[in-house]
Amino acid sequence: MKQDLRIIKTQESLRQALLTLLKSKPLESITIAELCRLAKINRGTFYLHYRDVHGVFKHYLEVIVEDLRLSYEEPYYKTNFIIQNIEADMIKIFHHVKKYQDFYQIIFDEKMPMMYYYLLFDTVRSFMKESLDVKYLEAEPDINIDYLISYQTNAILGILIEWHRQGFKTSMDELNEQLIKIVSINSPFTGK
Amino acid sequence: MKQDLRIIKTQESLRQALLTLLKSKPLESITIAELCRLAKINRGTFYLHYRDVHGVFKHYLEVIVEDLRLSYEEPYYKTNFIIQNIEADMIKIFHHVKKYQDFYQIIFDEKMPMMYYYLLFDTVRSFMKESLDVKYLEAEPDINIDYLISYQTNAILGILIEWHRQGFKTSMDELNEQLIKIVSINSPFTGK
DNA sequence: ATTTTTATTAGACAGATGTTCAATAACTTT
DNA sequence: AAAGTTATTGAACATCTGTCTAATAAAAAT
Repeated sequence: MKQDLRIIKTQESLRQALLTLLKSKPLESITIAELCRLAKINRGTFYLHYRDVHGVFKHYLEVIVEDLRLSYEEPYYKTNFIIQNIEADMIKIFHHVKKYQDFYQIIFDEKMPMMYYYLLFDTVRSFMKESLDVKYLEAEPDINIDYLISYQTNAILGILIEWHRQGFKTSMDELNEQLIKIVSINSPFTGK
Repeated sequence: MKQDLRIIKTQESLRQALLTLLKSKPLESITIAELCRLAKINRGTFYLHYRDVHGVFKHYLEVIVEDLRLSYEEPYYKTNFIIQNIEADMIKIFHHVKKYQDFYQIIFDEKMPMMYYYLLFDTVRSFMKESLDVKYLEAEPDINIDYLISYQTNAILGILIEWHRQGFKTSMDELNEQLIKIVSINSPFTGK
């Protein structure tokens, strides 16, 4: 059986209406009623598809995060110097956030629910898991991989938080330079 | 002039009512109307003090975070091995989160706004700044301290996120052990 | 103790929320 | 093209939101 065209039409109308409204007002001030009026969708119909306005917005982030995942799966020349590999990986994340800057501006806002942050977190975390699994399992047998990966993942997101707080004004080249320096200080805690 | 007693009474009633309601239902489902009915406060009065239910809840986190700040300012014996110093610092954070586990369970929830996370982030970040400022400024002159500190701060919060996701079931001793191992792998990226 | 200041109140308002219902329109299947 | 299925609609409901009045009560200042 086919996917009902009415469902597709309804959801697309709502998404389009949200995009339009986002150009003139912040997400938090957009009501379900307003969205439905603009999309010419009955308000009762809205609840058959989404629970709240965030439900509609989340769809965009899923598309955006899927784009990040695809870019990450692009092969690149792996060197023997692992630090250069992670540079290539992280550059992709920075490039991605810059590309969708308008969305990440919203996502990192104080009023946004943690769910968006966690969606990004889980995506980056899966990259981290892929690239780090092997090395450490042998080096440190008693280490809990989950804590290690969450630690490393969130460290990278810490740079994105800082980037957001500075209004994304730091250039990507500068950002990469900083990342290389930060990770090359070995552990931030061993004190050199 | 004195602080008006009526204001104190109103705000305390609302906070007490919130605590009571939190025992039986999640924060997101608590309405302003319900809170005011229980606190025996006119709904119009509510808006003279807070914008929404989060405004009332935020007061608790501020008290809790203040407790963290105080515990951090307790002096401890500083060794020459910096890794042992950070162990002592981080142990305090873990202990603090465990102490207020019920609140942090809420704060890390998907539906909670980022503001609570940022409040914790800024607090831990100020600790990081104090303990790291000196060492790195000389070692790496071109490094942007803001990015470095946000990176390190969020790495620690990554452990808390993982702890939360596992329902805080990991013991504090185990958590500390893991932290020591993670930071002793030098940089996660240098590949050993 | 009296005056002055100000926080709280009740009531009302338009609009939003979340849910339910039977009727209808739009789509899929045969 | 007709029959069967299901998404959408409009209407109604109680409740919540945010804001605003004028009246009142409670506090601070004199």
